[in-house]
Amino acid sequence: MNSLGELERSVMDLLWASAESLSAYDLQAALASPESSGRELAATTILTVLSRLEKKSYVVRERDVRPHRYRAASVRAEHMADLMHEVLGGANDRTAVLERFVGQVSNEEAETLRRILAGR
Amino acid sequence: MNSLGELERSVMDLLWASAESLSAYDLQAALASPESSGRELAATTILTVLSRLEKKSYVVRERDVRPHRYRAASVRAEHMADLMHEVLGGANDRTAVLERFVGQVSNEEAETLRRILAGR
DNA sequence: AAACGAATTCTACCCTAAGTAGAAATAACT
DNA sequence: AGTTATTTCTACTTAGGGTAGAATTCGTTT
Repeated sequence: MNSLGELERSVMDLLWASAESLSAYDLQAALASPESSGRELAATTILTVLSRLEKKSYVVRERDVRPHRYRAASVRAEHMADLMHEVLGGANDRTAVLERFVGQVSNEEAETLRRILAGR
Repeated sequence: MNSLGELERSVMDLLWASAESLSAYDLQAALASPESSGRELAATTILTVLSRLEKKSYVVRERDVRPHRYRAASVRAEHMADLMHEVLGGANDRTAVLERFVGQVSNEEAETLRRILAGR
């Protein structure tokens, strides 16, 4: 369902965090930094992953520049909300799920939810 | 993350829907019905799947009866709420995610949420 | 226009999870 | 003890994802 591997997720995280589009080489460098995986991957590896992500419509590719540049097809928050709805969608007892969901939420977060619900 | 295959999910759906625990043979029969997969699986296949689900702590096995009986380790709604929290947990911008999430919800569901939030 | 180098695509290998089920082992009952 | 039902072990298969080399394409330079 989630359908993103380890490396795919790392790449998406970088793309989601970046305002501009990134090239495979940008990503390669970023992934090589000690914070991320630490190890240096082959450029073709990144390219392969990006192709797969493109096929899954997670990223959009700019083909008109010559290192192609990539950006996330949707904002991270959007993606995560979608995932949550996907989970919820698979339930026949949606209310029950929502009850449990809300039941496990912190007080501050409950407040946040109320606030959000107030203005819509 | 979700980590349930097609068949695993079918089995869980049956277990979640059932008040009593079920044997592998019960499940085999249920899965063979036209509503479910329609096709008749080998009993050992079901057993294998159940073992894997047990290892993943999705099901609890009653070993004291002789066709062993199995039941879901948690209620479906609970499980789904957990999944939703799992998704949400992977976000640093939780509020943003919640905003999107609530934004995509139907009016009736928004009302449900308000009601739930009111009583807690 | 040919050649060079950089970038992209193709192909391929490995590994793990899950679907599937037979063979082997075990337990229960007569 | 022998037979049958049940469970466990083992194993094959497929698909997704990590990984990268080989082949191809494209833009640029002379």
